[in-house]
Parts: sequence; structure tokens; C-alpha cells
Amino acid sequence: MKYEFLEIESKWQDIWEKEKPFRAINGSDKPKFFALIEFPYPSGEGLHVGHPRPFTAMDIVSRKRRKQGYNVLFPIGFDAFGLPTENYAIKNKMHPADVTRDNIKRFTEQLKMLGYGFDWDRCVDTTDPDYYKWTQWIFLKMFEQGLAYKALIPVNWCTSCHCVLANEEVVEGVCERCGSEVVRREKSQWMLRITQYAQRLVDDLDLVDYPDRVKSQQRNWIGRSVGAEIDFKTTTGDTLRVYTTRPDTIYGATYMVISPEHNLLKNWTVENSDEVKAYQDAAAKKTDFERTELVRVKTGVEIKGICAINPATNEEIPIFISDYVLASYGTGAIMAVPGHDQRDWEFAKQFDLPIVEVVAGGDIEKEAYEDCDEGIMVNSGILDGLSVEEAIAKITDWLRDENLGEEKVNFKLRDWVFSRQRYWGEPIPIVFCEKCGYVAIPESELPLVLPNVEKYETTETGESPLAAMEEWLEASCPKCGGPAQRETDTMPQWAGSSWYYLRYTDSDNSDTLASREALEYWTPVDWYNGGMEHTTLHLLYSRFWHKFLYDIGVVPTVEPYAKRTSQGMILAEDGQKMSKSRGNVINPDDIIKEFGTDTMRLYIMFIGDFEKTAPWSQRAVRGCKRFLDRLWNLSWELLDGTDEISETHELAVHKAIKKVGNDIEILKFNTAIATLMALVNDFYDKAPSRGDVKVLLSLLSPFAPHIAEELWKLQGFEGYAAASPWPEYEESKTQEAQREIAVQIGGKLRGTVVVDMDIEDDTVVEIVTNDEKIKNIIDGKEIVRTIVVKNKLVNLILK
RNA sequence: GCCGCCGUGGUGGAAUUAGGUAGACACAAGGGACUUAAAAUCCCUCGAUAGAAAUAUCGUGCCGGUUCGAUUCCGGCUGGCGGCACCA
Repeated sequence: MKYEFLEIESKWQDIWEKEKPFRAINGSDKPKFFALIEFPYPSGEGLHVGHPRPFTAMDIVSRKRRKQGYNVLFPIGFDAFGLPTENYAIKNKMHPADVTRDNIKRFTEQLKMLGYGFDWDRCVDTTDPDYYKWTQWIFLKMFEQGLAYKALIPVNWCTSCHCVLANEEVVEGVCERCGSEVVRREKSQWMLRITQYAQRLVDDLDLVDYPDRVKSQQRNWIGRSVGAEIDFKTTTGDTLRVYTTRPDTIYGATYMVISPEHNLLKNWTVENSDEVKAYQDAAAKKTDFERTELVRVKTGVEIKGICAINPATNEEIPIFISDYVLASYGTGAIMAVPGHDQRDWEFAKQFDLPIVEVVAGGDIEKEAYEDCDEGIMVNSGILDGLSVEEAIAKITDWLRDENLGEEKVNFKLRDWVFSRQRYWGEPIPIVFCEKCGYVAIPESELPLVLPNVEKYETTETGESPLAAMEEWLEASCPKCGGPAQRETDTMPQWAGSSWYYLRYTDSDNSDTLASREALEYWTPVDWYNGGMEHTTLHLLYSRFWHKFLYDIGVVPTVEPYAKRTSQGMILAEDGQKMSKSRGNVINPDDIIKEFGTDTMRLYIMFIGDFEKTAPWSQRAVRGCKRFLDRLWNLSWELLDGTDEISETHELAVHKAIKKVGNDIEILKFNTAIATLMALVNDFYDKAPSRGDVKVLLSLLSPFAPHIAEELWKLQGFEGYAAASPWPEYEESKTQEAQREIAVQIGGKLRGTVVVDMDIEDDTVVEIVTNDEKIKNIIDGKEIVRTIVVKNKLVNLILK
């Protein structure tokens, strides 16, 4: 009988469709396991080979957990709002909702073809009003708590998407999505106060099991730093407050700088106001990209006629405006310490300002001495002779006592720009009333359904397409009943994905986003696998939302995800990123058609270290197909022997159970598969019993579920391979009775001997020294030292 | 510039948890069997150099250190990848 993989695979997929063996049960007594993958964005291109890598990995883990007796929730859904769909709809003159429906249909078919054990009954779609009702509800709760607010701010404006972007969506000065130029614009935008959670987002990283690279990237992005705010008086009676992480260097502050956007001085008796104004105007015109990425020659203008007074030295120091100081960080003004800050040093050189050394140890003639952990304070009045650490403590106390400043923690994290001038997103459930301001629509009116519009093209002016729709715009104020205008911006794509995992626990609930009972049972997510590219986007955003929901008593846990892992990217055969424009995209459908789903699943897991990038190899796919062919040829006929593990293969089988089980837990799917391949090779050397094959099929079933199920049935084993308990090994049976150990002379391998496991060191040495070959080498020399590593080696040091 | 990760055969990658026989498993290549032939399948070889062979020497980016012993630990360099970046 031939291995008709296509027939076998569709047969089992039909059975799963009908019998729903992968359904998760609410209210079960079993221990729960919540496995999560990042739900896909249903693009027009369909699945690409990047998708199956994380999906298959978590499918394997889920299937193993089911076999281990867990009630497993492994759900799937679609993150379907967003720009690509809208752009595609515009281009092809379709409605985004229709495009979304078609794409979801295609994705669903493809995912089912890959044989994933998803609980399809809990499938969510972020564009479904029954779903986004709760996205809007969460927004209203945030608005209620003052965490959602509207502000006129300089925003990142994508010149191609005609839309604002969050800081997280701007990569190297261009739009993360389309690569177009991002410019600065002043716009009134809805904002979410994620900064209020900055400290907790940092602290609680200690509570979760994330890879270090993820934790450090989030910490880096949040950018916590400890320093002090210090007040500097000006000669015109103003107070300039600055933020510094190095208050100890205050005696070296020889000038001050304020950012061009800020007008921190009330008493503006500037002698050269034209010059200052011109500089401010020029800075305003620059994009962020120009301000940060281009030539970093320091520019600036001195504000003439006003000086600041250094509170430590009581000396008058000049004040400059310069665009190397950012308005958005700290207080928007700094005390410049050119001796110990390279940027200040460059500026001081440029403008011929005094550079004073206050920490000894560097050479401030050449460059600023920044890394002065070991330096000693000099030229610093009360701080002289102290270490930097001591000086920081002392000056901070002094500032507080003198009422000149205080310790202060700052974050790089900015509030989240939450509105988008696009059609295909969740409407923001707010109206604007002349009398009452921004007013929430009543909860009872949710969902606020996205209306059908004639034209949903973007506008150059930066207005949402909804703004052109009068029936939409006109509303009445829920507070005073007077005329009001609806918000026309929509939410960003990250909104729906910030809480979707919660919906899975109780996806049909119409009274609440999920019942308390379901949340108590299922959350937190036990294992969440997703891409590194979401570390400072989705992963951070959803941690923020979750913490908010915890604070208002909706969810029972502080953190959404107990454990996070990340897959590496799949590159094209040429080592380049796969992309349509390069024409090197691999379509999973083609692989499945030619080799079958099980081969596809195996290869994508065998390709290399799961956490690292790996290039696709069309040839190597054959190796995995060959493995399944060999397995099929070995075991489609009824085998001889008992249902017990045979004595012949006892060692190999027990070792395999241990190795495959452990490897799945630590994401070493490639070596797990290698172990299974080696086992089949063993079975070719010496015929296996039915029991040996039973274990093999059970171990294989999470990886290649269709063929495992088919062979399970052909052998007449009870029930389904997927439902059979995960095999157990006996530690004693994973140990060989004898072992080949290395014999080294002076650390160099000189031979091997076979000895009994765990025998006495003395006995091993005796065997080794009596070995013919070793004897010849030792002959005539004295053994000065003998090192024995049990079951591994003997090393003899000769003289 | 700062933070994190990585460098192993012709190729993808094992071994790195705790220092202990480097190259598992697979791809490609070469040889053989079967076949009219090809494909498929099965068997063998496969880091480099020398040798008929046994074997010897070298070999995990480079230099050095610790150690009986280093792919693994430490220091320095070099190349690559990812993130952050005028954040005071």
C-alpha cells in the first residue's frame, strides 16, 4: 500500500472537523493549559511559510499537553482591521468588509489544511461588532479613568498612509508598514496614558518568564532612568527646571540649553529675539529624521540678555536654545556639563564655552569624561573628594534641603497616540459637545457600528473618511442633549489585539468581555509564542491594557502571559527576506500539494534552531518526506510482536521518550525530530515490535498528526494516537549497561574502552592501563596523575 | 555610541544546561545493488593533510589566559545580525 498523503490528510481533517477533538472545555476539573499564538492578519496573499513555524510549534506543545491530560485551550482568530485591507479595497474598488470576509475564508481553509488542533468554535474576528463592542468598552473605561485623553501634539504623520503613527510604528524615520517618509505635524489626537504604567511595566517583567532579549528590549524601550530635577533661577526672575541623571556634576554646569519648541521663560526680554525666532522656525520644519539621523553638528543660538544662575556655584551662565535638546523628554531643558557629557562637550567646543572638570580621571581636553564610575569629585565645593556615588547622594540631599530640586525618575516611553485617520478600524465611541466637551457615548449604545460609506479613501488633509459623512457626524450630547459631533478617527490596529486572548476564554459572551469564571480558570496564558517584532508594540500594549483591566477588577491576574517565546524568521533560499517584490516567496499550499502537510510541518520544525532565523531549502524538504515514507513502509502492515516495548529497542525507545519530551519543552523541535528519525533508522536495522512502533507513533503524533493517526489505526491500536497518553520512560532504562569511554593521555584522545556503567574508578583505571594499545603508550613512563570522570573518560598524565 | 545575540564540514545544523570522545540528524556529492533504462528504494563513503592500511598531525572566526582537558569559562580583537539612539 502506498503512502497516499493527500487522501490520508484530508480524511483525518474531516474527522477532526466533525468530531471536534480539540475543543476546550469551560468548567472542566482537569488542569488547564492555555497556549497562544499571535493571531494572523488575514492579508490578501494568504498564508506564507512564516506563519506555520510558530503555529506548528505551539500545536505540537498543545497536542503534547492534551496527551498529558490537560484541558487545552489553543485558539485562533483574525486581527482583521487595518491598513493593508483598506488599501487593497481601495485599489480593487471593493468594500473592506468584503475583502476581510474573503481573506478570512481563505486563511481558515489554509489553516485547516495544516492540520492545527485549534478550537475553531472560539474563533474571534476583531472586525465583528460583537467583538469590537468590547474593544470600545475598554476604551470607554480608560476614558472614564482619565487614561484616554485628547491632546494637541506633534505627531508622526505618514505621507503615504495619510495617517498618524505611534512612536512604536516609526522605524528609522520611516513608516514601519509602508516605508514612506514620516513628517511632523501638529494634530489633536486621542492618547492613551501608557506612561502611567511605565514603572509597573518595568517592574513586573520580574514576574514573567520571557526570554532575556525580550525583557531587555522592553526595558530599553521604556527607558527608565533615575536622576534629579533642579531649579536654576534666571537673571530676569524666571525659574528654569532641568532634569539630569548626574546631579553630582552640577559644579561643572557652565551653560544651559532649552529645546526650540519650548518657551520656558516668561520674562522674554531677549536682545536677539529675531535670531532666536528664526532658529525655532527652522527647527520646527525639520522632520524627526533630519533632527536625529543627519549630520550631528551642534547648532544653537544664545538667548542674549538673560542668564541663569548655577545654584551650586552662584555663577551666571549663558542660556542657549538648541535642537539637541528634546522638548518631549525630561523638562525640555538641561544644565550642560561639557566636561562629562559628550554632546555638551561638542556644543561647548562649537560655541567656545568653558569646560570644567568636576570628576578627575579622564582627559577633558580630548573628550568628555562620561564613564566616571571610579572618578573622584574635584572643583566641586562641598562634593570635593567624594566618589560619584557619594556625591549624587549628598547633592540630592542638599538640593532637597535647599528646596532647589528633588530626586526624579524619568522614562523614554511616551503616551500612545491612539487615533487613526482611516476608515477600517473601530470607531472611537466619543462625541464632542460645544458645551460639555468630549463625552462618552453610553455603554448601552455599544457597539458603535462602523457605518457603510460611499468613499473610504484617505484624504490629504488628514481627515478620516468618516468626517465626510454627515449622518455619522451629527449626534446629540449624552450629557446635555444638545447637538454634538461624533469622533471621526478610528482606533489603531493594535487595539483589537490588545485583549483578544481574553475573549477566547468565553468567546460567545454577550454580557461581558468574558465571564469572571472563565477568566479565573483560563488566565493567565500559560505559553505565548510570537515574533520579536511585536516586543515593543503588541506585547507592550497588551501588557498595559491587561494591567488596566486588572486595576478595574475585570481580570484576575497582573500579567497576561506567564511565558513568552519567540521564533526566528524564515528566509528565502537565497538568504534574503521573502517578499513578493523579490519573487522568492514560498507558498505553503504548494509544499502541501507536493509533499503533504505532515512533511511541511516536520520540515518547518526541522529546519533549524526554532529561535533563530533559518533559510528555506526546497531540497531539504525531501528529507522529511523520505522519513515519513520510511516510517510508512515499515509499519503500514500489521507488525509482529507484543504491544510492549521490545527488549531489542528498549534502550533506544526509552531514551527517545525522554529526549523528545524534553526537547519539546525547550523548543528544540529540530533535535526531537532527529531523535525520531534515528529511531526509525534503528527499526530498519532491527525489526521493531508493535509496542515499539506504538510509542514511536505516539511521540510523532504532535509533529505529524495525520500519518500517526492513520498508522495507529492500521495497527489496530485503541482510540486515537492524539488521545493516547504521552508515553512515559523509566530513567533506569535510558541508561546503557555498558559504555564506551574515552581514554586520554595528557588530555589527548588515545583510544576508547568499553566498560560497565557506573563501575568503580579503580576498576576503570585497571582496565584502561591493561588495554594493549594504552599499555604500549604508557610503557616505560610513570603515571603521575589519573583523572576519572564517571562513565565519560579516563585521563592519564605521564612523566 | 549603548544594549542583546551569533561565528562549528560543500550546506542546514548537533554537542554549550554543569568544561570531558566535536560534527548527531538531514541535504548535497561520490560509489555500489536492483532495473532494458530512468525515477524511486536499499547499502557504503563523506572535516583537512599524509598513508595501501593501522595510524599520526591539524581542525569549532583570530590572539592570549585558566585547566590534566576549552566549541563550552575569562580577557582582548575581528566579522555578522537584531534592537535603541542628541533621552541629558
